[in-house]
Amino acid sequence: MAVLTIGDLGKATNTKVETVRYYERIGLLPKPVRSSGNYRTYGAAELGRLSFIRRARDLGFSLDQVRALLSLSDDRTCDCAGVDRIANEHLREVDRKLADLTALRRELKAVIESCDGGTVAECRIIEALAPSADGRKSSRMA
Amino acid sequence: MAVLTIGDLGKATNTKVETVRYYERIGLLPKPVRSSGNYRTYGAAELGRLSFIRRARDLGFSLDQVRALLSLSDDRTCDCAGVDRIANEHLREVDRKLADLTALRRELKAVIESCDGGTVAECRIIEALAPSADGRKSSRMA
DNA sequence: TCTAATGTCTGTAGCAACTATAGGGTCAAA
DNA sequence: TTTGACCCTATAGTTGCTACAGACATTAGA
Repeated sequence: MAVLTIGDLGKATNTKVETVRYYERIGLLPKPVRSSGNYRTYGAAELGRLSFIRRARDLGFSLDQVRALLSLSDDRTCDCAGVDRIANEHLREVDRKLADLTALRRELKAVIESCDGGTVAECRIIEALAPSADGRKSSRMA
Repeated sequence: MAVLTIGDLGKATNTKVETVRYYERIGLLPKPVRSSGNYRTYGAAELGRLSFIRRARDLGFSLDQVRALLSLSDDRTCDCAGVDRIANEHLREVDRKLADLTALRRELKAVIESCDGGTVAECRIIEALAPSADGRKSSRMA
C-alpha cells in the first residue's frame, strides 16, 4: 500500500479532512509523518485505525468509548471482557433511546391525530403542547 | 396566581434556572419585569409559555421548531395547517431516527454476540469494528 | 514553462442546547 | 446579625464535528 494524503484517507474512510485533523488534535489518531511539503502522510496502520474509529462511531459509540476501545484493542494480550463491557453498556444505552423514542412517537402521533383543522384558537396540537397554559395540571414530573 | 421568581418558574416547569435565562437570551421568552432587587418576576403567561416550550422539547422538537410553533400559536386566528405541518414533519424525523436506531441495535447485537471471550487478540468485537484493518474490504460506502 | 485548479496547511470560530463556573448582590429567618 | 438560600451578569465549557480565512504545495493542461 502506497502513502496516502489526508484526502485519500478521508475518501477511503468516508471522513472529511477536517474530521481527520480533529481526531488527530484530540489524540485519537497519532501525529503522522510529514512530507517534504509539510503534508500529512498515512499508511495502512492509520487507515485501519481510522476505519475502526469510523465504524465504531457509525454504531453510535461516543468518542470516549472509542478511545477506550482503542486502548483496549492496542493491548492484544489483555482479555476482552473490557471490550465486551463497553459494547454491552452501549447496547443498553441504545435500548433506552429506542424505548424513549418509541414512547415519544406514540405521544406525538396522538397529539397530531387530535387535530381536525380549523383555526389555531381551537387547534388541539397547540392545546396538547401547553398543558399548564389553560389551567390543567402538567404531568411533567421527571 | 402570585408572582414567581425564576427558581419558582424553574421548579414548576422542571427547567434549570440557567436554561430559563438561556431561553430569554435567545428570545424564546420575553424579558421579564424586574423586582426592586433586580430579580426576574414571572406570572401565569410566562409559566404557560415555558410549559409549552418544555413540552415541545420533551417531544423532541428543536428550538427552531418551537419558535415556529410559538409564533403560529401566538396568532390565534390563523389556521392550524402550519402547526400540523411542523408536527408531521417532526413525526417523519422521529420515524427516521427510530429506523436508524433499530438497524444500529441489530448490528451492535450481532457484533457483541460474535464474541466468546478470550484475549483481545482473538476478540471478534474488535475484529468486527475494524473491517479494513485486517485486510478485508470495508463495506462503508455511504 | 506557465498557469489555473485543486489540495493542503494552521488557526480560529461556529453549530445545538444547554451546563457550569466565578464573583458578586439580595432576601428571609433564627 | 449572620447564615444560608437564592438571585445577578458574564463567560467558558460540553460533544463531535464543520466552516471559514489566508497562505503554501502540487498537479494537470495549454
